[in-house]
Amino acid sequence: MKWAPVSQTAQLHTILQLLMQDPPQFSSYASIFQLLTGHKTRNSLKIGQQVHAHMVLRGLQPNAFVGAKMVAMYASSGDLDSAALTFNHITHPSSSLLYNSIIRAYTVYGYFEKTIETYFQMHFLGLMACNFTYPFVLKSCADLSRIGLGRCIHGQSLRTGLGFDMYVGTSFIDMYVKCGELSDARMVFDELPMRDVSSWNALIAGYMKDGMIHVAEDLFGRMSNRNIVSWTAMISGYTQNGLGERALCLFEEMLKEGSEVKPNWVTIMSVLPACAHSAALEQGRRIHKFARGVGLDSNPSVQTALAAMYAKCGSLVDSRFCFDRIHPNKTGLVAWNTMITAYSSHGYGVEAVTTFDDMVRAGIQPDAISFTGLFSVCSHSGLVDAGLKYFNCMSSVYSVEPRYEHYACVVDLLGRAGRLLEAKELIYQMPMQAGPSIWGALLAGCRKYRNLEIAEIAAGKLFVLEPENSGNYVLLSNMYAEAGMWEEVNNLRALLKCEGMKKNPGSSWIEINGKSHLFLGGDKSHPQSKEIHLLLEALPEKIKAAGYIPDTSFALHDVSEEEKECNLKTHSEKQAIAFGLLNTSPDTVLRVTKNLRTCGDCHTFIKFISKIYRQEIIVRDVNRFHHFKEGSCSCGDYW
DNA sequence: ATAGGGTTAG
Repeated sequence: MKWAPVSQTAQLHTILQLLMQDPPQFSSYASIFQLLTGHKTRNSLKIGQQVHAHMVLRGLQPNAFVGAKMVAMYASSGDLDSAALTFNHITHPSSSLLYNSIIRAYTVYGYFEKTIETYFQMHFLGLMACNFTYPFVLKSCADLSRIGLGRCIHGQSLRTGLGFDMYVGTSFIDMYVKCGELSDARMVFDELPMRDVSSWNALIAGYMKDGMIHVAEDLFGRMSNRNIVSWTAMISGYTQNGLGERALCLFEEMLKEGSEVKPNWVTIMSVLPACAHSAALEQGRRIHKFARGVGLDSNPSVQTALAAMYAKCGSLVDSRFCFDRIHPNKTGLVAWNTMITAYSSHGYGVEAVTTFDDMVRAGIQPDAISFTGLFSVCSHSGLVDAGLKYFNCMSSVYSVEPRYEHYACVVDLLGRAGRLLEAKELIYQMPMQAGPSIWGALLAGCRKYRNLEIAEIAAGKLFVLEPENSGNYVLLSNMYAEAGMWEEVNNLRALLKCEGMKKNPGSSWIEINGKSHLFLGGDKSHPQSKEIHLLLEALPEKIKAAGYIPDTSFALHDVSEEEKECNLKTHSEKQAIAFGLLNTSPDTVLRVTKNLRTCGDCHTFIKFISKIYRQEIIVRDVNRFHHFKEGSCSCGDYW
């Protein structure tokens, strides 16, 4: 238990004695509630309740002033219900102070509708809002996206002059930013007579949110006083805009700046996704170490973010370790979802399902994201019946209505299992329009099971929905070729030659000794390119002896078999792995990231490599992890 | 009092 500072405890005793006096003084009660409001001791609520009871015993009805202090006391001690009850019992609530304290309480607890409702009530009674009212009302407007009401209040506050108050003005900046009205935010900022760090911070966050990095950087550069929020806003702005490298750089720079700014848990959470996106495990570990050093690793949110980071960097073991360190009572929905998603993206179906069940047993209600992770892993690890079982009862048992993404996963699940008719039926039955992801999943299933009839339906939809995506034409064309339908192949080839077709170039990167190396498909610009390609020339022959057969069906059927094999050899993930083999010892785990889905040939190829070189290889493709070890892959060839 | 916030498939 934490002890209050001596002076405060002394004050408390003095006032408690005053309370015994006759006649009773309202101001004494008010003072004691005020003192308790500042106290963060565990028994402040108990003392408050006793003082309250003391008033009741003496037949004292709190007036608006004492009521305001009582409301604040209850709210700060975690008892919003008593705060609201107290407020509602005040017979003549004609005091802005009283309204301010309940408005503050509702906002702090996230009851934004109640805040606004109470503000209207206050307005109706003719009570004036003041500089302590607006920040909470505006935060509520921001959170509920009630921009119309916000503008109305803005106009009002400008007439009374309160709109030029620094706190109120900053709240308006924040509100406009959160509602996506950046130019209005800028206008408020420019017209504020006094600004403080928060005003700048709010505007920086706004520019970052709109992707206007340079403006944010310019503001940040021009600030005379930066606090930890300013740095954190920049760092999280970078990660949100996919600039992980810059986020990490700025984080390091901030640490060099000295002890002026102290990173807190929000800072750690803002920088961690930067490691996840670039698959920079070592950097992630460094930040984890740092967090441990400053005692931030016991924060449940940080632990959750760490678990997510490790999962995205490919280390499930570390991910689970961080998850297990979260206090059971503090393991919330997001933490469980993170762990389910972690197993899901690594293809660990049974573990994901177990985690889902553990979550339910722990009394946490799953949400839409829990089910997305669950269905995704069921589909990728072949747990068809389990997936369907959960899908069929998600609404009735867990009261989560299936969303578009759930249908997408289940269509994929059925498609991968070869249950193409059911998949097609589900698409026709679903209550919303199917888009490219759903028809694409069906088409992929058709290709795997060579169902040309349904493939033509799916492809037909895709040609309309995303005519510029060359992948769909290639897929159907390869299916026609396999069936020997050359006329159809030629028709599609003609379409493919059209302008505006998107060809997403493949790229992979590998991190070795903390340095990341990038490879593009067919590219030969890397300094070690010669050795890499020599190795890639030799490898197929070497592993063919072990049973490898190049699968050229992943190339377009318009070149000779030899040429196809040659194209396959230079796929970017093969280059990255060759580079890894050349520069590491066999006990190093090779960690490769790829921007697209890994092709079937590369997948087989890597399995053989992992066996012959006895080296563990972890490949993260655009949305999935493959753990290659001893000639097999964690995905069980089902991805 | 105002600013910074972790989890989503293909």
